[in-house]
Amino acid sequence: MRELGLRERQKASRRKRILEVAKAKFQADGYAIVTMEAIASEADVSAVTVYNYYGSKAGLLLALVSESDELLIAQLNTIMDDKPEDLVEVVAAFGQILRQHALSYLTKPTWREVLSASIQEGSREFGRTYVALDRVLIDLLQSFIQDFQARGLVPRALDSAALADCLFSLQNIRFFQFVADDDISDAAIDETLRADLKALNILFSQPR
Amino acid sequence: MRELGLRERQKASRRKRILEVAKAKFQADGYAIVTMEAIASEADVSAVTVYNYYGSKAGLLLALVSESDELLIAQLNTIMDDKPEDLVEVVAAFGQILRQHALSYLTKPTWREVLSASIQEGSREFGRTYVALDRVLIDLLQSFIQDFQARGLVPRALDSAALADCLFSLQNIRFFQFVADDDISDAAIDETLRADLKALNILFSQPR
DNA sequence: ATAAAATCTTTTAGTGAATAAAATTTTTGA
DNA sequence: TCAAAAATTTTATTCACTAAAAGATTTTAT
Repeated sequence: MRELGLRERQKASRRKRILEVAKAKFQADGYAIVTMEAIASEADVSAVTVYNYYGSKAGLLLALVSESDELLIAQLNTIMDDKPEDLVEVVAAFGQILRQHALSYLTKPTWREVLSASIQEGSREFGRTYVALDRVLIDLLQSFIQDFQARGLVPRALDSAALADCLFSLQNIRFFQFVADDDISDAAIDETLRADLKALNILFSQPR
Repeated sequence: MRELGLRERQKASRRKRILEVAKAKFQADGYAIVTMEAIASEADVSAVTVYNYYGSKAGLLLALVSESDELLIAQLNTIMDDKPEDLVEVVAAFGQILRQHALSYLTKPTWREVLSASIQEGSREFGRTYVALDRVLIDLLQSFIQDFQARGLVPRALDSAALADCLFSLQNIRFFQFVADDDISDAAIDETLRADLKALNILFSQPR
């Protein structure tokens, strides 16, 4: 059944229209300034309808963030293009692309709203959507690690899933810190992440 | 000048009274249920005064969290009592004590409010207070690492500050995940954290 | 001791997110 | 075309939070 009924088409178009209006208004006036009422009226629906579609103001943000995902994945994939030999470089590049991509889409204050909501919502809709986003990134990082394993640059005995999860998490908390502080630079976080990996390297490379 | 003026004493007593009321009511009825108005009236002040003292509803929570800090530090210090020889065990124990202590004080949904606010507030008062709390814990972990270095169990070349920051951060994001999901158990997070460290160990213990 | 200044608190008024329930409209399918 | 189903809007409310004006109390200078 490729034919969608009128009702379904209307829903899809409303959903799209609301998101487009939200995106335009957020970018034009800033997240905090824009009211749900303003979005609703410009999208020609009632405010309650916006809530029915996206759950909350932060839900609109998350939908916008999800939108930009394919582009991000494409960018991340370029990391492996020139066959890097150091996994540390891969993690650092991963973080850097994530941060740049993030800021090209939303400001730090707005990202704080997203992250804040993702925690507050916990395992509900929003939280799960956000977790799913992370999942994709972790899987990608795992594929990079497996590539390193195939090239014999990293032990095969290693649990690539666990490592991907761990390295992504480490990168992620540095991203949190990056977003939490308006004054902290991309370069500072890059250094911190490298310092993390260096410290771990020295810790674990001692003779057993 | 040990003598405080009347005004200062009044402020201190109001501040204390408000926090006591908030604590009692949060524990009795749950954070979400309790309104700022209810706290204010039971503490015999106006709602605006509560805002003047603690900034926000989450600010009250943070104050409660800070309160319990000395106890937490004391508990964490017991980790080094029996001279552990494996730093992984120290990090694992660190995480476990943190999680248990956290849940003995607030429920997961309430912790989500705290973490959510700590991100949203960024570098403002609340955010900085929360960062300061973390700072104390990181310093403590660093002292543990230095103890390991002194005992020759960990390379002296290692930057203990960087390692403490990194290990705490890793533990912290697992704490975030623990709190974000009502269904996830303490044991599951403990395993994840150990898997993290194991994966890193294998990654970095390869011959150079 | 007292009046003026400084400092808090309360009152008042309002914004905006979020939710619930009732009323209304629109689509669907017979 | 008409009744049922589904979605939207209207209406009403709660609550966190903020700003400004008004009021009260402590402090300070005389």
